[in-house]
Amino acid sequence: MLERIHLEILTAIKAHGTLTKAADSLHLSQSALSHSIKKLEGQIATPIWEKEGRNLRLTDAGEHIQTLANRVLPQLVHTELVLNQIAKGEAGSLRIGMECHPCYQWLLRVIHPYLQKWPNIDMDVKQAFQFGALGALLSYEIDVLITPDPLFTPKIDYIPVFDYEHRLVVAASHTLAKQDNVLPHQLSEEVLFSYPVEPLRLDIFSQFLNPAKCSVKKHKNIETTEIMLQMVAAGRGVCALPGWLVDEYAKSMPIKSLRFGEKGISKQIFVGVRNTEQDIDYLDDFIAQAKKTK
Amino acid sequence: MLERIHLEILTAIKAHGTLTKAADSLHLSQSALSHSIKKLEGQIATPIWEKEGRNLRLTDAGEHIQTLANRVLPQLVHTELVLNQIAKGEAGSLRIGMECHPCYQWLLRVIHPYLQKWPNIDMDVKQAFQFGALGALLSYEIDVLITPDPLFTPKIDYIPVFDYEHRLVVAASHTLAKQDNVLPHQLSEEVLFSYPVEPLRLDIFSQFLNPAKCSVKKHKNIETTEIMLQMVAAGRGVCALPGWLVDEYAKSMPIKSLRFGEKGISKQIFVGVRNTEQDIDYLDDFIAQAKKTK
DNA sequence: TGATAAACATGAATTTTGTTCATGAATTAA
DNA sequence: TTAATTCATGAACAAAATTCATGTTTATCA
Repeated sequence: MLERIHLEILTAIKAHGTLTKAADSLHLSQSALSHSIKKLEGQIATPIWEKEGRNLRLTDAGEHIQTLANRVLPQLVHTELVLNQIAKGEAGSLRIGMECHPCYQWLLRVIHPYLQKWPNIDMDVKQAFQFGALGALLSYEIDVLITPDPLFTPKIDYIPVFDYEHRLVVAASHTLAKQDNVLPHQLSEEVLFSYPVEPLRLDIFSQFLNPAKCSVKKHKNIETTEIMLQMVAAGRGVCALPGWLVDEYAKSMPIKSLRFGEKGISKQIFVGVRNTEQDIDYLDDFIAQAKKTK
Repeated sequence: MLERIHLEILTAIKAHGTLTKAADSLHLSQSALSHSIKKLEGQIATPIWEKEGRNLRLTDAGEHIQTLANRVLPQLVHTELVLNQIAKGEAGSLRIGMECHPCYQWLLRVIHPYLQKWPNIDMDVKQAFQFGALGALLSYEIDVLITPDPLFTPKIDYIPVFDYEHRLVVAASHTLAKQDNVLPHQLSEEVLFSYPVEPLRLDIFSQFLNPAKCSVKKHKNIETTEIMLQMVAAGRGVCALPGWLVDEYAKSMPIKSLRFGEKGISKQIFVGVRNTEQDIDYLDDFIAQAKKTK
């Protein structure tokens, strides 16, 4: 079997010319290399080098192994380097799960400085999970979960990273636009746009319409924030989004946001991590960065 | 140090799920794999897997090694396969040196069936050598030398592969074209085209003009056979080439060839090989193929 | 819920492998 | 011819890998 040592030996011979010097460079005796290759020659039943005068010349087989070594050894060395970084906590991978559609913009602001700071951390953002977001975290499909509704379990810690108000968005020309807040029955003739999520998990239903036994005229799913807001701005309907996100878009679009009822709907975004994984530098720092980012 | 066995172990775990089954697949004990990875973990100072229930889950470091294994192990296996072929004489490389300009066409005819028959032999044809053709053969720059003038030495065997006549080529409209052969003094007013080789090594000088103390009006070098014959066909001069080669071109060009003097110049093409390298199947077969090809 | 099975870890004993040392043979250079 | 260089080889020794026996934890099932 071709082992790493064989690749090292042939590379050293190519680099230093003689077996003796190659042995020195590998901190082994000339005899060790000679025995080592002799054994391999026995296994593959073909010579690897031939003596020419008092030097060696690689055979075709030897050249093949040498070519392989050129390709393979650097990869082994590189992986050892990465492993070393992992050991020091300077490298690793962070797979982020998102269970909060509008948080994407916020996440981009978290990620940007983080990637600068941790150049060797691989990052992967996923949005759909085979067994639900919680399952994904527990089954190591992801390492971090970003969600507005944490499902507390003993194995997962949730850290709140920021508070915001969930607000209704209407066109600037809408009659509701003049109000400071909206009441449930005022939406009965409206078209509601939302991300494609079960209605039960939408706060506008669970915390606003359902308790008041009210409803909307029609409920339509739209995948992206941009298109949803285009529709709202065009007066085609209304939607519910985080206040800070609406503020952002309101700069360039004719839209307005108002409070749900008199008290409004207060929300928090949580970062969930497996509680066995505290003390991982780059993970802790991700959470710190998340708390810092508004 | 990352060794092949570590790559094999992680691959087997990925493939079979448990350490015990992985051990079976590698024909080793579960304990052996456990010890082996434990040692590596000590060296790289980071865990490779973690126990989850009674199974294992690779850490980030483990995943890295596994990814490396996916890339590297197939290469090792492939090289072992090639080495095995080399051992059986089914693979290797044949570097052919050419010291005979017009032989190129002939070589193509030899090579064609040969490549079919030996699909795993690498072939390389070289035409210029750092220390001369003989030196190239002795220094293992090439494995086979094709030449019309063998320089006999104890270390090299020359095998004649075919005989031919060296002939003068003239335009069909040339006054000499009516003759069967040409005499030295008849060339004194002619322009002679030849490949760029020292005149001493041109048979037309060494075997025809010089012995008769004759010469030509002008001697010009031309690199390729095609252009040389175009010039001759256009009546711009004459040249000397193997009879069989002229016959080939005469089918489509207004040229004619005639004998040098009454006896003509007889030539042989030789294949030279290092005499330590008999009994190499694919080399022997190359020579056999060369003898067969006219 | 307790018994059983499955899976991995660990320490000691053993076997295998790798390494060195001493030496020989071949080649080159002085 | 002599000395130096280089690789090969066998024997002794050292180190590493492997197994064996056993322990611990976790999952399964009656």
